Amino acid sequence: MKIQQLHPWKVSYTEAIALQQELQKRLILFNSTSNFNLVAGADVSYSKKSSCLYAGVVVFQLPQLEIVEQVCVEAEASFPYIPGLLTFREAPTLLKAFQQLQTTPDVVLFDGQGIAHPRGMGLASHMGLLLNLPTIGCAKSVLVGSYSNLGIEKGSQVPIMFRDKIVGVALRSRNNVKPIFISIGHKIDLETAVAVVQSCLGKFRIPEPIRKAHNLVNVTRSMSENSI
DNA sequence: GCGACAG
DNA sequence: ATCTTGTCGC
Repeated sequence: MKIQQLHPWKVSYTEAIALQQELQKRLILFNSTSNFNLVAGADVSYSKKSSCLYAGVVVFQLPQLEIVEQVCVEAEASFPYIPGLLTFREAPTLLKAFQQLQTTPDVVLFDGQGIAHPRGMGLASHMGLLLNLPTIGCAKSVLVGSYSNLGIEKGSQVPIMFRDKIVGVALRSRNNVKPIFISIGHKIDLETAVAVVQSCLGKFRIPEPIRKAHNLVNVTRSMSENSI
């Protein structure tokens, strides 16, 4: 894929926050298409002993959920992990992976938040602008907001509220497990985002595209570390 | 000031 | 996220 640079990544914390506030205004919070058959999942793996990041993207074809392409790249971490600024740590490496992708997905799932973020600009939203693609945030825990109790059955869902607005949905992805937290990234609406995630559920809590991307980056990192 | 805090 | 063994449960 061709990726355009919107801004530099070597920025201070203050500049990073200013960028999020500025870019947030550009988000499109509704569907720009109705075709979501090519779904990609992206994830990043860290190394404790080398400051290396591994980013992977796996593209699935729906409704069969079969893999059509996958890529994995390695790069140096250049920004620390700070809650609210995850994008500045992971995006540069993720973009490098998307650059090598031959397929252009219809939508991309990210392991983190979309607009369910202090400044409405989580990883999935930021990546959506950079890739100019529909994106969905699919996090394993909450960053901002709160939600009421939801049923223990697969499919149960309740809205995540933040500053009196619905910023996402807590979704029970299988019976009796902790929910996953869906928020829109860019160019998609919440109802569609939840439907896309549900169509990507296999027999695990985490949607297949993200789960496979997670496996890919971990296997790649493990091989890389054991060949030293 | 105190507690919370994606990965 | 990473490090890390066994162990409880479907």
